[in-house]
Amino acid sequence: MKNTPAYWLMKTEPDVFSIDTLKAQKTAPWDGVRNYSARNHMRAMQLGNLVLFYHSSTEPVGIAGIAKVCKLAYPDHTAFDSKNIHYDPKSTKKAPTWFMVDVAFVEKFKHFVSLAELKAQAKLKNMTLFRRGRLSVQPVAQEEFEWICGLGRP
DNA sequence: GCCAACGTTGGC
DNA sequence: GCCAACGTTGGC
Repeated sequence: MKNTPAYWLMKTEPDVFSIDTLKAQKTAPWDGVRNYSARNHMRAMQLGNLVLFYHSSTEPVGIAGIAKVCKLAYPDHTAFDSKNIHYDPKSTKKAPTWFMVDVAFVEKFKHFVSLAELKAQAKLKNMTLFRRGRLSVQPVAQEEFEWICGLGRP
C-alpha cells in the first residue's frame, strides 16, 4: 500500500457537522457517504492519515482545519436503518455497500482558508477539489496539504 | 434560489 | 453496454 495517499479532504456541511463539533466530541464516525468514489477513498485510508476538514454549503466555504483517521473503514450502519435519511436497501449486513471511517480532531486553523483563497494559489491549481468539485472524499497531494497548512497557520 | 456539473438509474 | 433522463451536490 505504499502508494496509498496519506492526505485527504473531506467535506461536510457545518450546519450538520462542523469542526467545532468534532473538537468538542474529539472523534466522530464519518457516516452517510453514498458515492462509490468517495467510499473507495475511505477504504484506502490508513490510521493516522491526515484530513483537510472542508466546510461546504455555507458562507464562506473552505478548509476549517485538520482531522486524522482514527478507525479504519467499517460498514456504515446508517444504510441498514430504514428510518435513517441515508438508508439504502441495497446495502446489507452480509454484503455492505457503504463504509465509513472515524476521524479525530487535530487542529482548527487560526485562519480559515476559503475556497476563493485556494483558487488564487497557483500551487494548488491541480487539486482534485477543482477538477472533481462534487467529490466529498478525495485525496490531496502532500505538497498541497503542506501548502494549505501554511495558509491556515499564519 | 438558480443552475452547472456529474454520478446513478433504467430502458432498450 | 449505451446513453438519456433524472437526482443531487455545492458554488454562487
